[in-house]
Amino acid sequence: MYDDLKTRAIDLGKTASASDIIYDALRDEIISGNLKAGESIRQEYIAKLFNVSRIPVREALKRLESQGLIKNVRYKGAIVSSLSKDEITEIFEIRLMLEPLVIKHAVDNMTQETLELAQDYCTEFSEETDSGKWGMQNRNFHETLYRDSKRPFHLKIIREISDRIDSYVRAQLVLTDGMSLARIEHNAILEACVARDAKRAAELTRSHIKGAYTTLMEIIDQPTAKLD
Amino acid sequence: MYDDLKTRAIDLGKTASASDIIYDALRDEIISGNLKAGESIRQEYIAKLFNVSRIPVREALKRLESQGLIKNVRYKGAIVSSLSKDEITEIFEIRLMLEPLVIKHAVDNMTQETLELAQDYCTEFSEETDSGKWGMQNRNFHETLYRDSKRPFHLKIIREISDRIDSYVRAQLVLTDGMSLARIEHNAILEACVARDAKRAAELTRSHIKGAYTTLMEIIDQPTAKLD
DNA sequence: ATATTGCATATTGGATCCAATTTACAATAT
DNA sequence: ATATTGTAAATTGGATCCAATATGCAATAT
Repeated sequence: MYDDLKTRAIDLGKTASASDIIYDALRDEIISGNLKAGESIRQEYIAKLFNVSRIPVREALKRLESQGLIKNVRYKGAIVSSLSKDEITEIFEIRLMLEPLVIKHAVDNMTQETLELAQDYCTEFSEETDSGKWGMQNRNFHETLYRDSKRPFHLKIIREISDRIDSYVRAQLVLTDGMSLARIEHNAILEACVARDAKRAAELTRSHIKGAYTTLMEIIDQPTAKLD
Repeated sequence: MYDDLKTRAIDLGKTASASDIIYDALRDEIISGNLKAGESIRQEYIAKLFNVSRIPVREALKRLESQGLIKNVRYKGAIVSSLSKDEITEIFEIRLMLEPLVIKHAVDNMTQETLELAQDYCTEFSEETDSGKWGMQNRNFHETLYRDSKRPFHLKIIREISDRIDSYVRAQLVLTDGMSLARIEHNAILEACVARDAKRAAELTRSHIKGAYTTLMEIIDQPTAKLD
């Protein structure tokens, strides 16, 4: 526990404020599943890790709370949030509305640079064998494809609700397969983008998300699921 | 400036933390337009108003920043955010997707109590003559209609982006008419809810939002607009 | 053995204090 | 009169310290 944090806690360069750096680090820990739902984050502990006082830690926690990733509880610390089945469904409902639309707009403005970056992330994802790293590479890939959409509010929403899903999935489940399907789908989406076929990219994104939802629900529903 | 804040700064009951109370108060000031885009909120000033140290003020500001309502700038204070025309369009794009859907679900679960509350807000809105209070009553009305939707993520998103719009509209514009139309539309939406006609409520909500967007854009586009 | 009580400890929310640096403004030079 | 420079004030980010209270555990009573 906290292993990744310990390695990250070294830098603290002056480019960003301490609370921003701590926010990023804690967010990564949560959405990567290293900090699981129900776990308690102690201010003092994080402060010591980063060699700072509790003040910037608290500000980072306030931000995470405002995003819904944790809930600050007095005397108990910051408790990592979980999700109910209904909430998962609701989030996918929103993603299905927003993401196909966003990629459609993005394709219309997509630069060569973005395409190349997406290709890199796509390849990385395909070649990765460590399942613990799939989540982040998946995020990198999709966020890259979306970034030229010129829809900052859409992107903020997508980022925040995807964080919640990732936190849930990475913490509760051990994804062992389904990745080969994701690879195929990613390649198809990327191809549609390269071909500037916005409508097709949107449609593929829709079915990609739908598939992810279906798979997730099947795993959760199984009594013998790989749940914690 | 800050007048409402001064009157609010009295209580500080122990039910909520100071930072939560200050968050609510500052949010109200911003979305009511009392604090306008570009204005600077000084930590020390707010702290003195509420008779607290700057610590809870800073936590409230962090939360507002995470919501996008302000931007904390060192040595300059918290600067109230503005919106570009594109951003306004984007926000209405999202509202048009989410709000009709939400009211549709809400109607299916709407309690008698909610209907009565909505009726009260609707009446209040209709009878209000102080244009400065229209914004809040409008929000109360719509949020009440949405609250039985069992879609907490939708509601959070709607609340946050509506805050941005309200902040912009209330700060930049003086709405003098168009309210009579809003009254009629509100009544129609409420009637559809009472009649449990979810589809109609959704459709009316859609055109209500569309109308608001069109009106807003017309005002902004006018060279002689009531812009600041 | 189990339940209860009391105290030490842990933990967070907030207050006060310090450091860094920008901003404002007056004094000075041109 | 205008531009430049230097210094004091303002302002935020962060550190340290204090208050309140919940929690954990040991001692005690039943």
